[in-house]
Amino acid sequence: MGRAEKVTVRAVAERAGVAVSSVSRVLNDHADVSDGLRARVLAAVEELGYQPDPVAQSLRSGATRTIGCIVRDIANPLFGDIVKGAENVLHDAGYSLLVSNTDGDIRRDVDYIELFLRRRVDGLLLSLQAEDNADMIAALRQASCPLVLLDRDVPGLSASAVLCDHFTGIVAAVGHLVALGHRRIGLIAGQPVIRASRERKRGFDEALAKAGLPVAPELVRLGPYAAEFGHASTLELLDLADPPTALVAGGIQFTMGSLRALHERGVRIGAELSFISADDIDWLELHDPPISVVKRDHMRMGHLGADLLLRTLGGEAHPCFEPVGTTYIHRASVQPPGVSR
Amino acid sequence: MGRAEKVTVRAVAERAGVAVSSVSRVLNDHADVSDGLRARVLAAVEELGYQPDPVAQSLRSGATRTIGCIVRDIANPLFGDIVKGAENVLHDAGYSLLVSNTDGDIRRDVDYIELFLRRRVDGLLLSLQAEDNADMIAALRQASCPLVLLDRDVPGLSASAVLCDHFTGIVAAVGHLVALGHRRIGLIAGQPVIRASRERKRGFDEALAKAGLPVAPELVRLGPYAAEFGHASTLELLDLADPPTALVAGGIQFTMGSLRALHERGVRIGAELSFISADDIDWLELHDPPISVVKRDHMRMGHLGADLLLRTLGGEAHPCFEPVGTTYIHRASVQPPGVSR
DNA sequence: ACTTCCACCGAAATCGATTCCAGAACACTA
DNA sequence: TAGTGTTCTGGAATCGATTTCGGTGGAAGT
Repeated sequence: MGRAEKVTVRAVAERAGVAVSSVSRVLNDHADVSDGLRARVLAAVEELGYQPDPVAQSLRSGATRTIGCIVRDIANPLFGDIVKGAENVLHDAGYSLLVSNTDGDIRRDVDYIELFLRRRVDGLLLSLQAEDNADMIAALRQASCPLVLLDRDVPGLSASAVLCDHFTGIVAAVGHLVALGHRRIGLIAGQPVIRASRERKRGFDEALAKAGLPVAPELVRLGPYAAEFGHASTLELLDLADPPTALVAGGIQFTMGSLRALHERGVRIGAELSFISADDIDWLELHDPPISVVKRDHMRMGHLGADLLLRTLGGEAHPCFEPVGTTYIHRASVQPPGVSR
Repeated sequence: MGRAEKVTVRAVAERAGVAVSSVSRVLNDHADVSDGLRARVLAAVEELGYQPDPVAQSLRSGATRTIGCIVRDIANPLFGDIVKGAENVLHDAGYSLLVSNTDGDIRRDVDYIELFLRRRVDGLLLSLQAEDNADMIAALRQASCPLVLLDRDVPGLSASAVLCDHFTGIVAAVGHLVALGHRRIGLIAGQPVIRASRERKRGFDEALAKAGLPVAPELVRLGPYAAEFGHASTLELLDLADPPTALVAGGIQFTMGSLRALHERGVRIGAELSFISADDIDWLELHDPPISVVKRDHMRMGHLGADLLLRTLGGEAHPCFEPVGTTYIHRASVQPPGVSR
C-alpha cells in the first residue's frame, strides 16, 4: 500500500540542494528567483513527484479551500440539484464541498454552522430551515467567512443570496386557475419563517386579490416541509364541506404527500380537482394526467450560489443578490372546474 | 463580525498560568495531570471559550476527520439517499463528508480519488463508474486510508464493500413475468464494468434459464447509465419485428428514460407491455398504473458503508462485506401478456 | 541522611508549508 | 578602490496543536 515515504518540501530542497524557502518561492512563483534555481527545483519536484500538503498550507494560510453546504435533505432532488450545481462550479475553482443534513431539526442548522466554522471553511452555502432562529443568527454573526443564502432572507445579516422569484410563477399559476373559473383554490405551503413560503403565499394572495376573490383561510395550510403535512392537509381540504376545486402544492414534498392522498381517495386529478405543483421534478410530466408546475432551475441556483461565494472570496466586499426566475407550465392536471364528467 | 481574537492553546496556558503542554494534556486527558491543574486549565478553557483548531490537529495527527464520497450524480435520489445515510452515521461519529460528482466521466473518478487523497481524507466511500479502469485502480492503490466500495467489486483491491443482492430480486421479478406467461422479456441495464449491472444480467439470464427459455440477444440492451440510453433502447425494442411483451429497466435512469419513451408512444403499460423497474423511487407507486419494482434500501447502503469505514478506522484489519437485500414488489404495471383489450 | 522512585509539569521538537529578514554575491558608479 | 545598489538565497519564525524528553519536588525506603 502507500509506501510513498511522504515527500515534503524539505525532501525537495535536499534533492535540489537548495533551501526550503527557495522551493516554496519557486512553487508559488514569487519574484526574485533565478532561472537556474527554478530549473533545479522544478526538476527535483518532478523527480520526487512532490505535491504540497493542503493541511499544512491551510494551517499556514488560514484558508482550507473548503465550502460548507447546509441543506435540509440531500436526498431531496431539489437540494440534490442545488448541491450538484454548486459542486460543479466550486470544484472547477479548486474548492471542495462539505455537505450536511439537518433533517427538519432547526438545532442542527446551528450545529452544522458551528461545526463548519470550527473547521475553518472558506464559505457557507445555506439553505436554512428558519430565518428567525436567534441561535442560528448568533452563530452566523461569528462567521468571518462569506455567507450565501439560498432562497432565504435573514435581515441584518451581511450575506449574499440567491433569490427565487416565486411570486411571479405563483401569480401566473393561480391566475390561470382563476381564468379557468376556479373560485375555491387551496394552498399547501411552508411556514412564513422561510422566504420561499412567504413569497408563494404572497403570490397566491395577490392573484386572488387581482381577481377580486377573497382568501378563504380554511383553504390555506401552512406547515413543516414534509410529505406528511402535504398528505394530511390534502385529506383535510378534501373533507371540507365546501372543498376546493383546485389545489396548489407549494413545495415538492407537499406535492408528493398531496398526490399520495389524492390517489388514496381516488380523486380524478384535472377532472375533479385541478392540481399545480410549485417546484418541478421530471416525473411530474409522466404522471397521469401530467402535473402543471411552477418551474425554476435548481442547478442554476447552486451554480449562482457558488458564483456569489467565489465573487466574495475574490474580493467583492458588498453582498450581492442573484435572481432566479420561475415559470408556470400548464399541463393536463389543470382544467376548468366542474368538468367532472 | 468575527472579532474573536483567535483564542489558542497558548492563550489558555497563559490565562491558567501553566505550560501549553499541560493544557493539551488536560484536554486529551492524558495521565499525569493533577486535579488542581486540571481545574485551573478547564476554568481557563471555559472563560476563554477555547476550541482547538482542527486544521492544526490534522497537521499534527495526520487525521482530518473527513471522508470523501464519490458518486456519479448527487442529484440522483439513489445517490442522494446513500449520501444521506452515510452522512448521518459519519456526522454522529465526528466525521464530515466531502462530496463529488463524476457525472459519467470516468476520468473524474480518478481526479476525485487523487484530490481526496491529497486532501488526506481518512476514508473513501466509492460508487465508481467502472471497476476495470487501470488509472483508477492505480490511484486507489496509493491510498493509505480505508476504502469502502458501494455495490462495486474491484478484484485485487483491499477494500470493504456494501454488496447488494440484485440477483435474488431480479430472479423473482423475471420469474414472476415468466409465470404470468411472458416469453419475450426485454432488459435494459448498465454495462458489465459495474457489478450491479452484471448481477442484474446474471439474474435475468438465470430466471430465463430456469424456465427453459432462451435469452434473445436483441432484447438485451446494455449501455451507459443515463436516461437517454433507456429512452433510445426502449424505442428500439418497441420497433422490433417481434417486440417484447415485458420490459425490465435495470436502474432508475433507465426507468425514467424508458417510461418517457412509452408515454411518447402511447404504450399502455401493463396491458400492452409489462414493466418492472429495478430500483424503487417513491413516485413509481403514484404512476398510472403503479410500477412494479425491485426494491433495496438505499439509505441503508450509505449507513452500512459508513459503518464499514468506521470499523476499519477503529482498527479492524480485514476487509468486511455487508449484504443488502432486494425485494420484488408486484404492482399493476405487470400483467399477463396479451390482455391488450 | 542519602538514595530511589514516582507524580507532575515545562521546554522544545514536530507536523509541512510560507514568509520575513538578513546576508552573500555581483555589478556599477564616483 | 571604496561605496552603493540589485539580485538572489538561506535561516529562522510562524501557523496551532501534540508529544517526547528531561527535570523538579516530595514521599518512601534503608
